[in-house]
Amino acid sequence: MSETLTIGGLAKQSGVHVETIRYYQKRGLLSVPKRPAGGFRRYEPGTAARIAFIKRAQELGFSLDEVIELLKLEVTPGCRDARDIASKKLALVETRIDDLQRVARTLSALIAACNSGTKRQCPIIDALRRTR
Amino acid sequence: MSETLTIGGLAKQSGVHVETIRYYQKRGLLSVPKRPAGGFRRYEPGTAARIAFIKRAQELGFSLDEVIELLKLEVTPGCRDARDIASKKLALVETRIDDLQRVARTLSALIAACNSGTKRQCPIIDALRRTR
DNA sequence: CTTGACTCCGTAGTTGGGTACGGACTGTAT
DNA sequence: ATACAGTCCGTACCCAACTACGGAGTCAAG
Repeated sequence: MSETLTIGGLAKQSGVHVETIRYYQKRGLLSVPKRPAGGFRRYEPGTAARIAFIKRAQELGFSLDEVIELLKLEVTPGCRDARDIASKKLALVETRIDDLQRVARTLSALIAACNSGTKRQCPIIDALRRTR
Repeated sequence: MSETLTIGGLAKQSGVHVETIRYYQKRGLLSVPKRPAGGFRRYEPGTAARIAFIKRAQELGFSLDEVIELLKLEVTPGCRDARDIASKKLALVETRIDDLQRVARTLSALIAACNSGTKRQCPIIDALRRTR
């Protein structure tokens, strides 16, 4: 077994599609390895770890542009910068949670109204129809 | 002042762009009014209420396709159908809230780790780097 | 009756994160 | 030496809900 991987091997190991790797290269999240005289590119095994880094950051809600910033911080450590990026993201996530909780409360109330009592008009339709 | 509105007047009254109204017509959320012999279309004042209905439903997380269903129920009442649509949406919203709460917890923990203690390595970068 | 604002209509572009396609090339196993 | 799988590359397409554009037609005021 070789030390380096083809793009297909890297994709398999990382659990992403070949096109995704090429896309990350275009976006600047992965560097494009040299290829030996017209042949196929060979990837260092460490590349898989970098892809895993990207995927974990995405799961935490970071966009690819933000992941680029975080990747920069990986080589040039800046705990404060990383914390600032994370704090901003946390604030956004919390706002989004609040929004969704309001929506959930409204939906619950409407569904409950639907289930109970004598409805001459559907409370859900009615609520949407009503001017606030 | 006239009883009917031009598309521009309707847009202004509804707080949406002219193009949005035309888009809703294409999507079937609004009917296209007849226009007098090559002239401009005239909208019934009630159209603004329908647009408001759409906007309120959107705020509750319904897609335009779902809004179309809800609009059908407005004319052919079906409380059970409306409740089912709302229940499905509520389940999705609650799942989304749970996901985001997990993300928020993780981000908070990382930020807290950043702020406290002696860090030889940034805990955020470190967490992203670590294979789970 | 001219000016300027508005409307009509189709088409194309936006956002983000990819996915799909297709022709040409290469690497490897038989 | 020849299949055949894999790679390269550019381009187009996907999703939703708009937004922008451009040329032609129309309406209303002065």
